[in-house]
Amino acid sequence: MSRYNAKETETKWQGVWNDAACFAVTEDRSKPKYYVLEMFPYPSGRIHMGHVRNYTIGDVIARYKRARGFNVLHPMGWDAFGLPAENAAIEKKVPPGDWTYENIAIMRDQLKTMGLSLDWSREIATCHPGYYRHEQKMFLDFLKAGLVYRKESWVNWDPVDHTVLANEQVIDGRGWRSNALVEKRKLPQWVFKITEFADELLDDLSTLDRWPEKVRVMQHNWIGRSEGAHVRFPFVNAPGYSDTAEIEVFTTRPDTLFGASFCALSPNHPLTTGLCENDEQAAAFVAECNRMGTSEEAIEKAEKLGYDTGLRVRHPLDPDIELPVFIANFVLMEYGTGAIFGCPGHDQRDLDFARKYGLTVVPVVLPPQADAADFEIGNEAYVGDGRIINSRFLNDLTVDDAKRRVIEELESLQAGTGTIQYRLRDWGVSRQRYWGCPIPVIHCGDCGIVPVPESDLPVQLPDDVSFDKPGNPLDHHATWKHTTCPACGKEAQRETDTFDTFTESSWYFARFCSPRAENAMDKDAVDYWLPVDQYIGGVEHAVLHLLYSRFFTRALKRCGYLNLDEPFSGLFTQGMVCHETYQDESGEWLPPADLQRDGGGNPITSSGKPVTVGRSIKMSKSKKNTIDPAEIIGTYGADTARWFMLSDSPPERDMEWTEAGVEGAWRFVQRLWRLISEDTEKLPAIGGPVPTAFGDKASDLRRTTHKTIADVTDAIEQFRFNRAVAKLYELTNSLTSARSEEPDALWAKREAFEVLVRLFGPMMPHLAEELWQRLGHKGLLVDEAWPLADDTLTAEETVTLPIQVNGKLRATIDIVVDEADDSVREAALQQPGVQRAIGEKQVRKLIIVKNRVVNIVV
RNA sequence: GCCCCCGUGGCGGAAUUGGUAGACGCGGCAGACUCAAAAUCUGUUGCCUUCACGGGCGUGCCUGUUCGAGUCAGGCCGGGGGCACCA
Repeated sequence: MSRYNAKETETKWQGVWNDAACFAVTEDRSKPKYYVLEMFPYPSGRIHMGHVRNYTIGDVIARYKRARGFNVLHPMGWDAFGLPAENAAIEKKVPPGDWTYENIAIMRDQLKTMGLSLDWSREIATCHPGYYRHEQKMFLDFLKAGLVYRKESWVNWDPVDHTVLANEQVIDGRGWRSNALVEKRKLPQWVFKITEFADELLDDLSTLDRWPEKVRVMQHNWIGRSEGAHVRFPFVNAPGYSDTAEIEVFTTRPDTLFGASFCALSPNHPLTTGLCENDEQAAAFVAECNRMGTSEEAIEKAEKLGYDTGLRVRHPLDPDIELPVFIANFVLMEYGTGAIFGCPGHDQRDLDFARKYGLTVVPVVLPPQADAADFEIGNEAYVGDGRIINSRFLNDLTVDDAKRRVIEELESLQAGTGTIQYRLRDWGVSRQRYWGCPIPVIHCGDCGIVPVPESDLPVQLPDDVSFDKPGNPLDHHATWKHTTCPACGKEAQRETDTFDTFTESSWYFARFCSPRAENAMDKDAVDYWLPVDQYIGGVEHAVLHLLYSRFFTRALKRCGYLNLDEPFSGLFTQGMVCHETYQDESGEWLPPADLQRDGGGNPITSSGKPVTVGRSIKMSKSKKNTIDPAEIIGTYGADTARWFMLSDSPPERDMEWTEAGVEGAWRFVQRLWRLISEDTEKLPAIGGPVPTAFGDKASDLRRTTHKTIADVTDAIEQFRFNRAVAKLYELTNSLTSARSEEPDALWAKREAFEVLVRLFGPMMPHLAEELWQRLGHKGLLVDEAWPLADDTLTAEETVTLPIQVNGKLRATIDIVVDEADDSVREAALQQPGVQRAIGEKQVRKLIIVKNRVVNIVV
């Protein structure tokens, strides 16, 4: 018996599928559609194990749904704009476009060795003008619809990448790519109005019942809806430097308004800025605030500091109450109105501030068990529920009632309004980079900002750029930005900023529906294919990409591109691929591929030095604990890699890649090959007569076969691939021990083999195709329907019943299914183990749960 | 600080959703085949105790609900993730 040659066989079947264009699809209205999409890769150069896991999971679903009779769209493309291409240009003097397309070519070949059921005819690369021209058109449409605006604003500036970052891209005060401390700069920005849909984006999360709860919670928190009120505090004496006669604050606790003892402005508030012009001390205080870091530790340790401006405001509900106005370092300009009122009794931070500056502390909410006569606030603010006190017309109300009542009052006095505040902010998309989609506007000295006429699209990136100077090459280019104004014809300049690369990935799933259409999307095609039925990718995109895509879909709907709200009806977030880490004596990280084993199986360096084994963490270049998928596929074949990916760990959890695990998967591939190909000649012919009767062994095998169909189907539907794998091992084990050569047994064996091959087909498609052919089939397995379990065969005739005494297992008995309680009771009590356990004691109660358990209480 | 998730053998993980805990795989041990090794096959493998039959313990810890708890409830401990001077 020859060994299974994975390499040869895999190449062969990949060729067959390709020649038959098996996975190319069109809108076939006679079948239900199913759109499976994995998050498309950035063309970094080579595929990594995370890709292998992602695309293996997606391919199992795609092939399974196809076998279930769905018209499956399963496309692939490239998220091709981005900074690494520019870095490569600087380091290797290669134009970013060339570098990107070369990487795409390599990675496309690598992906093809995985045997994925992809419709390659739909391949797209976002850096191609045929793709990004549509994005430019969308921008112009968004502009007309008021979903894009330009804003001079404080931005997060990444000093290493020389670009602006969105809030979502700043993690702990650092750039998400460069990890550099982010600085604040004031720049004009193009901004997508994501807050237009804040409510919808939040409310519709509840319709996404096939999304992980975790992701919905994360988006919920990110959008951060707070109900409260805007309240205006008029100045006692209007400050001379401003026309403004009041301070407007946002609060979620208007019920505590009578507990107010101060107001505080952000150091960046316009009133503060005005004040600083006449008050050196205030200016010094503000400068001090701006010097403070924005990192997590800095914020954590920072003392709550204030500067008393000497200004006074009147309480909105009682003009006789006057409150001091501070500038305070903890008030953020970006949230609410950039000003607050402080109620020390019921907010810890306000309390700390009041104690520090000797302000009054009036309790206005009485805890349920406390006595109004002697209730005082000590060192802890009371933030819980209770009855309102010391608050005139609000007294005795609950917190919630008081909120409603006080908002009514404020609104009738025109001193405030009930409002909803979001944490979510609009999405700034301008990036000072070359390798991105140009923003299609022109700056004219006379006409201001003029959109590029649609007939002039696309605004194409120039190829001849230089990276010799830091900053944006588009800005440095000799001719590119110089143009004429579309409105007046005078000399004008192009916008040199490009879009944030998250823009391309916000609509690529729609482009896949009609990738070569003249317009961005063909209506028939998007109506047929969208939404994506199953989207699969890493949880790291829970907020960024997935929120942007939800926004984009709504914006595109408003502009008439498509007709849906939610782009992804099902989402699955897979875990990371981890590996042990290795260090030599000097602490240098060592790649697993460079290690050898000593006599005891311990890893050593190639020169025989000892190696410290560290815990298993996500594969990363910096820790060098990566395994190259190309090498694994070259050695063991794609099926082995795919099988191991699915085997042990549930797909949503992090998994550990181990050599032993791969070996195990590889052994199973060989075992299946031997098991089935050794026996094919003995089996009855395809479509041969069904035996009139089956013996016990054949019946047992058939029951196992059909139960396996039911179990594996169920497991795949639920994304529990590790369980599907276990069930397939069990069927294989049963087949290994089925040695009878009686005609009925051989018939059952052919049935089992064919079921087995079809069930693992989505996971190991090449081996399955090969064995399908060896079993004598002329057609392709990929065109074969999914097997159906025969319920009449899976029903058990007998069941093993556990017998417990006081809840502890003492015996088991085999009974006929649905056996009468009386005979079960009798059999149970006769068991020696049961009698031993009962002993002299009295049987008080005997519980029989049909076909499940017997419990005897003594 | 707030919100969410997770704790099961040496390891990855199963457990029909309240009914025989440890399926399946990895690893280990023993054996067969072999001159030998690899490969393959067979058996065994939660812990403690016993020559054995058997018995005891066991799903992070403590309480509770129940005939019965890995599963439900309450409280701790530990790990991971998200958000965070957000008013």
